Amino acid sequence: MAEPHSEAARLVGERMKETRQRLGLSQEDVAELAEMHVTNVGKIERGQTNPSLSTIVALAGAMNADPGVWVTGLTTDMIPGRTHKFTAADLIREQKRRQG
Amino acid sequence: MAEPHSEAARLVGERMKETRQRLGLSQEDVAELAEMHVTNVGKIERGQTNPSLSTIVALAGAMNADPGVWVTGLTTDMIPGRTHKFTAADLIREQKRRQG
DNA sequence: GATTACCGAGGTTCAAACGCCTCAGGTGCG
DNA sequence: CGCACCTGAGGCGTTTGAACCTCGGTAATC
Repeated sequence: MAEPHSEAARLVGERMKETRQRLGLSQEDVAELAEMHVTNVGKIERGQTNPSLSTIVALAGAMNADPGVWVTGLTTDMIPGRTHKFTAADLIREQKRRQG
Repeated sequence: MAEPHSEAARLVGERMKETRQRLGLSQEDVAELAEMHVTNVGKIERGQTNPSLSTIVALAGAMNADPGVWVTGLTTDMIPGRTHKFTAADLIREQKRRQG
């Protein structure tokens, strides 16, 4: 079945596939436009890999899209292997309490 | 000197550093919050590496930021090794002309 | 039936991200 | 002065993204 790498990767791939299909292009088309391999495009769309910044930007450029809209709203609970859930807000609140 | 990996990576790192400093946090702080190593945070801020989707999301979550704002506006000419510059718009235009 | 296009899936190989270490430089403070 | 803290920079081992290949399956078309 090939389970996805992470929920974040799955969501990004879903969004990529959506914009690609809206343009009426095949995976091979965007692969050539983005100068990358077809199989990698497929894996990214299925969320089976954890794409790098450059590949995200390359794919966005190939589809005349903004890479930002593909990654907005992604949160840490969508990526695996996270144990503690403190954020900057918690840390700053802690620092303020510490110094009175 | 350690030149940056790409203009895109440099820009993302710059934006990350900006939000981190605005929060008054150190690299070690966000490294612990994002559960990654300090040196990697530094390399990403300097644009010396090509971060993956999961690390971008992890850092954004640590700083209570949206990963989308860090990657908006990035274009393919900010990443190296790109030869042809056709996009989906060019390809679709070509297809329409081909079929009359 | 055969052919073609598109996509999913698995394997191998290579380069690079990441973790982990060290050391140097800068700042501030007792 | 020493002694912290923060950051940049380099090296090295491990992990993994991406390139590259193959094969299977589906749908459409002839």
